Amino acid sequence: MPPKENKSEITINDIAKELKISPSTVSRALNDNAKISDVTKRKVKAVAQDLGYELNLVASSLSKNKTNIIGVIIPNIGSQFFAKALSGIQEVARSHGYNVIICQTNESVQQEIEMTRVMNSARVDGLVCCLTMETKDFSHFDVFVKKGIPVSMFDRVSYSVPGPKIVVDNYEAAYVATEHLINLGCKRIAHLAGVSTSKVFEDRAEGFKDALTKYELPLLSQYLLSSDLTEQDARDAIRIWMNLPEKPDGIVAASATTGLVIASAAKSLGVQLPEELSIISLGNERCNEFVTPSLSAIDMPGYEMGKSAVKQLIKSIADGELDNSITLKPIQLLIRNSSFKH
Amino acid sequence: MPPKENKSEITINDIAKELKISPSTVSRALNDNAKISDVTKRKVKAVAQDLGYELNLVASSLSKNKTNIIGVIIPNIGSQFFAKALSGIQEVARSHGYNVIICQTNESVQQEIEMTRVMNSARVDGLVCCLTMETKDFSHFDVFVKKGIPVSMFDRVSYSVPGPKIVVDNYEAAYVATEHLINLGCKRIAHLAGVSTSKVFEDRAEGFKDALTKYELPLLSQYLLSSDLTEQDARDAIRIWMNLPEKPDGIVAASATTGLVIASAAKSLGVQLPEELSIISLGNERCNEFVTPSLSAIDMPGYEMGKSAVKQLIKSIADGELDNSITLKPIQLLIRNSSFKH
DNA sequence: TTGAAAGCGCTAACAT
DNA sequence: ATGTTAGCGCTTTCAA
Repeated sequence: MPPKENKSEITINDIAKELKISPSTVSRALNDNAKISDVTKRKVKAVAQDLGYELNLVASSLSKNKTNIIGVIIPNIGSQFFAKALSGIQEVARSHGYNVIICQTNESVQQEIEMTRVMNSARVDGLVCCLTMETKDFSHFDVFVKKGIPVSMFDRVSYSVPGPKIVVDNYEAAYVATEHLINLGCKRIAHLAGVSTSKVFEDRAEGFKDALTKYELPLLSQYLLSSDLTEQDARDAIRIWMNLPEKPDGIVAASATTGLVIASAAKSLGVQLPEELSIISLGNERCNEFVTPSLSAIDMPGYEMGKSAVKQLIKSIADGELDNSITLKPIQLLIRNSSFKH
Repeated sequence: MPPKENKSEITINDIAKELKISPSTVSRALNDNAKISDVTKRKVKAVAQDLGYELNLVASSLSKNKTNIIGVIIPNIGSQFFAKALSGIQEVARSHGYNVIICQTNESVQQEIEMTRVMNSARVDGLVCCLTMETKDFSHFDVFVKKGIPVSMFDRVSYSVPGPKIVVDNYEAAYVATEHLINLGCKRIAHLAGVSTSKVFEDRAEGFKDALTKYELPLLSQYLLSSDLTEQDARDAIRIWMNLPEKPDGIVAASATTGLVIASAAKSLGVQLPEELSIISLGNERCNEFVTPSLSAIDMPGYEMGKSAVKQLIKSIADGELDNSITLKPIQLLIRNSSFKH
């Protein structure tokens, strides 16, 4: 047997022995319990420091039945929107003394279910979640609801699961984007929509359509394409549109990525941007500023949404009260060079 | 008092009672212990399922003195490189049954120290870490070393902390990039370097210089600028260079972001890319494909580095052996339109 | 203000 | 193959 493991983990018992007091006093002293004398506290803390004692959160969690861990389930970390959200979540959580366990679902419902199980096993104090695009059944959250563990959802949410919701108005986002193109003089506006099983993309499509109607522009079926929003889908869409006898003069892309790909592909096809075609994306990425022409977009505040989601969650945990509030985060129209006065 | 908290947390004792067997048998059955009869196992699992039992990882961790949690400390989640690394880390960890606790330092050493304390308190089984750009003292890792908790570092590493290292050859990256520009016919190549306190950027600067020397090009001091690599630094650099009587005809940017900003700023200044100026970045972002001209780059495999970092870590945890291996991940020269045959 | 003792839920010798 | 017992390190009544 290889000689490893030095059992030198310092516990409150070690401190207690050192000071010839009881472990409970040590525990109380370290937790700044009101009824422990200042002298004792000082002594205990001094020895703790000396010995290099560090609280064993596992034992503490078990004893208190509270882990101070927040579980985060998001589709994927790679997307800029989610990375920002995660960043916000992490910051707020930490500043409140919570640790963050993260899992990504890669848009797989199966994974999502598995992850809730893990989070349950880990006995997280609360859950921050952004659903996959295809989550239709929400029974995997029942466990938390039943146990009174708050679940905070952002962006892709389900109102049938209790808990705080942080969202943007996707209908408005699309409406505003479309209106912007209309005001610019676009007459034939196309939309590459996401799968309609997702409320987010459904809302966006609705906003798009309603804006056209409002401004009495025809809604031509060939201008409304629906897809999974992969890069290939975007390339296919622009090719289809540019082969039409009546080419669109404006495009509202349902996601940041598709907007980027559409713009890039259109340029390859020799389309003059923005003179012949205006483009705006629903969702902003840093990239949008760097491409030529720079891409107009509706900014969805990922960082802020993440922060709010945990804030509400932590409040729920602290209050022990059910919070079903819906927080609407403001979106922002970022006008850049890809949307042009015709 | 509001009536909350239904104490309905199912434990192995509940299962034991239900079946009139001992809790230890239940525990063993659930863990597929070899010496438990199949009948018992089946019964136990059935009841567990029925009752909606889910292992309490906290209790299990305390008892086993193993949390199955891997701590991750990275500078910031927002960067594409780290987001990818984190994604890889998370995937591999999960596939081995590990959970991941993440913390970001925002390049603050103080934060980094604080985070190691948190990770220690959480009793993580291992640590994956990418140092801040300014970490010069590494004593905050001593605690893990002493306890035999493996620490795996990637990208920005310290060889004075034991444990596996996953790195790229930054010297080579810069050398190859510079060589590429030289082969293209560039004669006056500039480099915007990062702070030399960071080994990564120091190596890159060295690679740049050595390539020039090797090809007998002069190393002019005004072509070698050093900075914190903020976007403003990049803008300043290009302005300075373009005001020189002898403007550079090639630029090696020390980071993906600075490359992007330099290219964009150069265009604004009316510089013809790549005819008058070739640009290549050390570090690739998705953006690079979308900008015009598309930006050549040396790709640093973030995803792969993250994956390897945990793989090695998990191996260390399992073997209980000190692993001081250094894994060099291959970089890749991505030639795009910003580097041009002069 | 402090101590004694029980317990959080699970695992792991050590019996049998 | 299964039960008994002790214990992981901490918190928290209850006593004193």
